This record gives sequence, structure tokens and C-alpha cells, in this order.
Amino acid sequence: MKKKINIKTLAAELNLSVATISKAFKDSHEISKATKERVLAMASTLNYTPNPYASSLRKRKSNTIAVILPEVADNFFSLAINGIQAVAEKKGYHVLIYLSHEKFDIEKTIVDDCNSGRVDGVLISITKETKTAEHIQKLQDENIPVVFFDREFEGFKTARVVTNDYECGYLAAKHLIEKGCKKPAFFSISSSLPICIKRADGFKAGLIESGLYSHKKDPIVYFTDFNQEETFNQIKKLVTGKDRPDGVVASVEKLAVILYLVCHEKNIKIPEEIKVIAFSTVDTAPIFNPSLSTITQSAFEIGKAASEILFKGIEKKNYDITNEYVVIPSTFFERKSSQQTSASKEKKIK
Amino acid sequence: MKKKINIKTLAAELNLSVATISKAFKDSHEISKATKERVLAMASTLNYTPNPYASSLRKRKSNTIAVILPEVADNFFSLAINGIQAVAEKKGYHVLIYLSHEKFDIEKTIVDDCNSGRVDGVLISITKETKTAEHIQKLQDENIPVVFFDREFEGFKTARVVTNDYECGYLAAKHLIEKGCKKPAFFSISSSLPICIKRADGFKAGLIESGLYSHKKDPIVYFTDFNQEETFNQIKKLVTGKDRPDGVVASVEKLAVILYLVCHEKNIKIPEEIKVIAFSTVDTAPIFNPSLSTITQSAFEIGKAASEILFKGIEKKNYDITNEYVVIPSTFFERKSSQQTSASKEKKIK
DNA sequence: CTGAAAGCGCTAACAT
DNA sequence: ATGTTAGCGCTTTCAG
Repeated sequence: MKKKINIKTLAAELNLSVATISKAFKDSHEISKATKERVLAMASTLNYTPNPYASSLRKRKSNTIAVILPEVADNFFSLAINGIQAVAEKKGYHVLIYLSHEKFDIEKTIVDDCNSGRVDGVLISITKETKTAEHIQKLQDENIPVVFFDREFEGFKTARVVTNDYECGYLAAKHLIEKGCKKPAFFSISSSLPICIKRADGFKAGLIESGLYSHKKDPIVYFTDFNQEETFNQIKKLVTGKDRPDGVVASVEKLAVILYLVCHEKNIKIPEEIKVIAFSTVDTAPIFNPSLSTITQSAFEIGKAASEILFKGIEKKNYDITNEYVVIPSTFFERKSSQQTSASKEKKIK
Repeated sequence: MKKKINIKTLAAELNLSVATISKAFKDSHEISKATKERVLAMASTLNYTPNPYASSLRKRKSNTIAVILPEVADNFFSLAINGIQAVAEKKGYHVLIYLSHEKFDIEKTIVDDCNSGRVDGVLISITKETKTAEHIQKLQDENIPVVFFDREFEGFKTARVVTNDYECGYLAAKHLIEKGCKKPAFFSISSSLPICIKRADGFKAGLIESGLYSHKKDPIVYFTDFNQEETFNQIKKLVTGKDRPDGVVASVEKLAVILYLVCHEKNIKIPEEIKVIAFSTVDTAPIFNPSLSTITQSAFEIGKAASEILFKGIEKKNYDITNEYVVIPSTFFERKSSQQTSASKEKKIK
């Protein structure tokens, strides 16, 4: 940041006022074509680039947005970032990426910082720990538009872009049952995240409808604080136990992968002994062993839709986006991992 | 960005000068503990957050860095972002993410913008199209430190963090040969990217050493402009042709995945008929059908190392980072896709 | 069509 | 320990 050449030196060089330079850069109609060209030419030879922060300070506009994510290791968020970036780029906006690492404290710090004028809007997918939206409320109080995407906070009025979680959970349950499962389970990563609750609720509804829901045994299994090894052992125990499920719906990709690993190790056959469906955006699902049935969210589209709404809020100052609610349906890809097998067929007949 | 309350109003509220407030916020020793507390308390009740751009303008320091990537859909870059973010967060820096979409023009525009004082440093992985580093030179001319990571530009003096591409290419070739391959091929995405050239060169060296290199037939196959369907057909043609390879090293994950897809469709057995090894960071490789042998880059570590060097350059103004050259070795995970089979053993004997 | 000047919110000398 | 003040580089009335 040791730039010496600024609008003033440029002006001096051309014997023009700074105002003229500034206007020329905005391609203002007040400036003659000739001077505009002179300005641009000189700017180019002097390697002049306007200081964005001076501009932001003066205009009270940062031309940047913040994206706050729990993590980025997941393929979903990678794709979502692409979608967000695509529209930001078109609008000439800059994108700040923040990672909350599933910690509420970090999320709060980040959100509070966003209240400084650093950004014109924020896209957020909340952490598992987030139990209040006060920090986000403050943002709205300052007229900074906020859009939830994927992981929303329920009961808080703001724009949100999500997928049809409940329906997908329901569909997954029905599919498993149709394929012969008698004791399907749902692997959840959180008991508070709406995204998980909805998926689980839909799943449960599917069981109930088929008369397979028992109050005695909750079909929802929680893996709340995620640790690869621990989760592996937890799943192993469950899957080799006496009351093991014959079908699993994984609320996230990771859990399905670990389940596969366990089954490979313990020689449990998928789909013969256990069928699996995962909520996942992984593009390698078709080459898994066996190929994995997925409920695939349109991650790119979700990111794109979320930022489009955000920009509506940013650009139209008096436009209230807080009622926007977009649902982008996921797609079910049926593959081998949830296929009906002769084993399950027999059971059915018997 | 409609904040009304600023340092001045805060000062007025407390009957203090703006200087005192400013210093209190920096936790300056010039300020008494009592006033510091008063300031912080009032700031909190008034919901005051210092305007970062005013500060940046004055200090000529943005406290933000830029990360320029060709794309983020790849798992490698997701992990790298995590590594970068981890150290930026610790340093109190903000991270701007830019996507060049493999287009040089976009990359240039982004890099030029970085020359405006918007960022204090940049991390970049260049596009396939990048054939000059002039735009990056300009950055260095303005004393903005630049670190290449993963995809570097050769023959340009700046810091870089890469992996041991040549050795890995060599190792992959030797491994394939050891397992019985007679006609291994290398799938490359670029004939200009150092990362690909080095991998391919190492691969070629391995063939030459084993007397399997023929000048008549280049074992390097290029898939330069990436398009899923086209690549699929190109691979299908190659792999079902008469001169088909009996082993493949994929320079990137995607190509291996498509190769798998082709083999599944055409019922070509991996590893019996064709063995495969991929440069990849995908964590699902163990559950592929068959499990995929990978040369896995430490993506997180590469991102982390790159940003650590960058911060050295940012923080120590007179420290020249352009000679920094860090090589973070990749790890080879041998799995089924490159296993020796009775078929290949027989061939060997015969 | 061009210019003068005020000021965005903050920091850093330099007083006091 | 606290205050005064001059900008950082730009945009924007308002004059000419």
C-alpha cells in the first residue's frame, strides 16, 4: 500500500482538477470525450488505480459482500461459493470469505465486524451452535441486508434460500421402505439445525406413514460433535450391534462416507445388508463401491439465488428482502446403494 | 453502510477527544485504564464499530489479502482456502476470494485491481492460459508481496509453495511399471502449467528408465479445454482403441473420475485391464470402485505455508520473500486401482 | 465542460 | 494522560 500516485498527481500531470479526473473515471456525461481519453491514457501509463477505500469512505459503500460459512471443506460450500462469486463478479463486487468453524463465538465476531461498513451485505450459513440471531439482527438494524442460505436460523425474519429438506427426508424414507427396509435410521449431525431437523422430520413422517415408526426406538441417530475417528467407532458399534438398521439416510456426505468405510471394514454388504442414501453434492457418487444414491442439492444455484436476493437488497435501498423465501429443490439420484436385493425381497415374501 | 455513529459522536458522548478514543481502541499505554473501560463500555452500548476503510485509508494498510484461484470446485482449493483462512484469521486479516475461471483476462483484471491498495498481499494459483507475469510484476513493483501456490509461473522471481511434482510423476510411473504395466499413459490438463509439465516429465523419466518410453508414441495425453462430455468421449475412444494404455496416471482428480466412469460403462476392469493412479485430494478415494490409488497433496498445508510466507512479506517490510521456495511433499496412497493382478502377472511371465 | 472546496472517519504527530 | 489538527484519496455539491 505504498502507492504514491493518486488522483492528485494524475490531475497535476494533465493540468486538470481532481474533480474532472474523478468524473472522467465514472464516465460522467459532464466530461468531454477528449478529456476522458486523455485521462484514461495517462492513468494507464502512470499505472494509476483509484484507491477503493478512499472511495468507499466517501461514498459509504464498500462494493463488497461477506460470505460466512461454517467450513469450506465440504463440496456443498465450494459450489455455493462459485454461485455467489458468479453474480458478485458480474455486479463488480468483491467477496470476503469467513469461516466460523462451527463456533458461535467466531460467527458472532465475524458478524459484528460486518457491521463496520466493511461490507454492503452478508450471506450466511449458521453454525450448529447458533441459538440466537441477535448478532444478525444488529446487521439488519444498520440496514445491511442478510440472506441465509442452506443453514438458516428459524424464527428470524430475513431472506433465505434453502432446499426442500422435509420432502427429501420423506422421500428418502419412503424409498428405503419401498426397497424393503424394515428398520431404517437417519444419521444427523445436529439436533438444532433446521436443515437437519427438517430432513429428520420428513424421514420420520415417512416411517410413520408406513407404520414403521416406533416410539420405543428413535430412528434418528446423532453425531453431534464431529470427529472422524469417534464417528467411525460410533457407526461401527451401531452397525454391528444386534439392533442394527437395515437402511440409513445420511444427512451429510461425510457420514455416508464413514458408513461406507465401516461397512468395507466389517464386510457388511451394501445394499444387501444395509441400504444407504445420502444428502450429498459429491460428484464421485456414481463410482463409489457400490454407487451411492444421493439427494443432491443444487449448491451452485443456491449460492446464486442467495446472492441475487442479496443484491436486490443492496441495490434497491427501500426494497425489503426479509420476506424472500426461495426453495430450490434437490434431485434424487437412485443408484446401487439403495437397490432392492433378493435378500430383502425374500424377507418381504416371508 | 448507513452508520451514523462514529468516533466523533463517541467522543462527544464521553467528553473525550477523538484521539483518546482512537488510542483507547488500540489499547495504547498512553491511556488510563479507567478511560479505556469507559470507552469500550460506551462503544458497546452505542454499538460502535470503527470504520475499517477510514482506518485503511489513513494507515495505508488494508489488513486484507487476496486469494486468486482458477476455480474452487476442486477439493484441492477448498482445502487450501482453509489453510489460508486459518493463518489469516489468526493474524486478524480478511480474505478476499477471486476466481479467474482459467481465463487470463480475468486474472489480469483481478491482479490489476489488487494494485489499488485494496490488499496488502496476494496468493495466486495461475490459470492455464497465463503466459506472462507482467501483471504480477506490477504488483511487486508496488511492494505488494505475492506468493504462488500450487500453480506457479516459472521463470518469475517470487515466493512459491508447491509440491514435489516431478518426483511424484516419476514414482507413479515406476509404481505402474512395477505392477506390470507395459504401456502406461499420463493424462494431463495442460501443456504449459509447470505443475503438469513436471508431473509429466517425472512420469516420462520413469518410463525411460524402465525402457518403456517410445519416441513414436507420446505417452502424455492432453485434455486441454475441459468439458465433461467431450473429455468422456475422448477417454472412451482412447481406452477402447487398439493402442489403449494398460495404466494411467491422472494429473488431476477429475480425469480419474471420468476414466472410472468410462471403464464402468465399457466394462473395462480396473486394475486388471487398466491400472490407475491419480493426483488427488479427494477423501472418498478409499470407497471408490475399486479404491483409487492417489498421490495426495497436502492442500491445507500448502495454503497454510503460502500464507505464512505472505505474512512474512507483509509484516517485515524489508524482508525479501521472492527467494522463498517451499516444497511440501505429497503422499502416495496405494490402493486397489493400481494393484498387480494375476492377468498382469501372467503377461509378465509369458 | 471544468474547477474549488468540503468532508467521509480515522490516525499520528505534536502539543498541553 | 488527554487534546488539536492535518491529512489519507476520493466524491460531490456548487460555482464558474
